Amino acid sequence: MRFNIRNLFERLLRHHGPQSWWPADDPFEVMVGAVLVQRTNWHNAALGIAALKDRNLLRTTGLIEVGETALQACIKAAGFYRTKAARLKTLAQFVEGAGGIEGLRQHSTPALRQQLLALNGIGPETADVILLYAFARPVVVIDDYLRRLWRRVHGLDRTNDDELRAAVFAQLCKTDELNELHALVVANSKTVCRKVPVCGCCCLRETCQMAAQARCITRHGRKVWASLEN
DNA sequence: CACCAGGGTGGTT
DNA sequence: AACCACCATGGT
Repeated sequence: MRFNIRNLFERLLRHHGPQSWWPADDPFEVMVGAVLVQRTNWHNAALGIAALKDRNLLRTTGLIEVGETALQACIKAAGFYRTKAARLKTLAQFVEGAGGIEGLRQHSTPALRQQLLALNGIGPETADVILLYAFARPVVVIDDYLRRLWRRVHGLDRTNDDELRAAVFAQLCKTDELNELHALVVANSKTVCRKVPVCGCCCLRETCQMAAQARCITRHGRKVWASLEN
């Protein structure tokens, strides 16, 4: 049976259960969290969120008015604190200037995505996370885990991000499904699956025990995972 | 101790 | 277009 993203989604959901993402009280908090969690585990990002809340800085004007150094100290636990402090200020300025969350909500998904990508520190993944979890738009979030998963079940192929996005969206296009999918892919990346029978598509880590079920081969001088079909 | 964690940017080949 | 160094903390 050919690999099927919906089938994978159902397996992941059955194994890990609903993830209830995004852990935030409001859309702006999602945006801030999306920046703080860049190349950082959620625990440390959450320390930054909590510190911002303690100082009542988790709002646009708060982030705009606070001193750069004070902001850096506040989010230090999240790592990359100098970079992220600047990014949060950029983000807060943008949201404030756009009429707040309600103002942003008026834009179409492509228009909003374009504006987010124009900001320093917001790349494709962060923009899509914001669109999906802060604005509930049906967007496919593509991260390294999903790319790795795709490679594992398909072997080496030329699928780029746009093609991967289209392939996923063809089978999962509801906001609730895409919300759950990304959360499950991330949750799965942290778990070396030992319980699920050979599913061939539940595990992402190269160290996963289940990886033994896939054939590791070499193509074009690179180690890749052969297709698992059959 | 090394390695990882829910990326993005700017510069170089 | 593909690589690279860099940003930097806290947990295992």
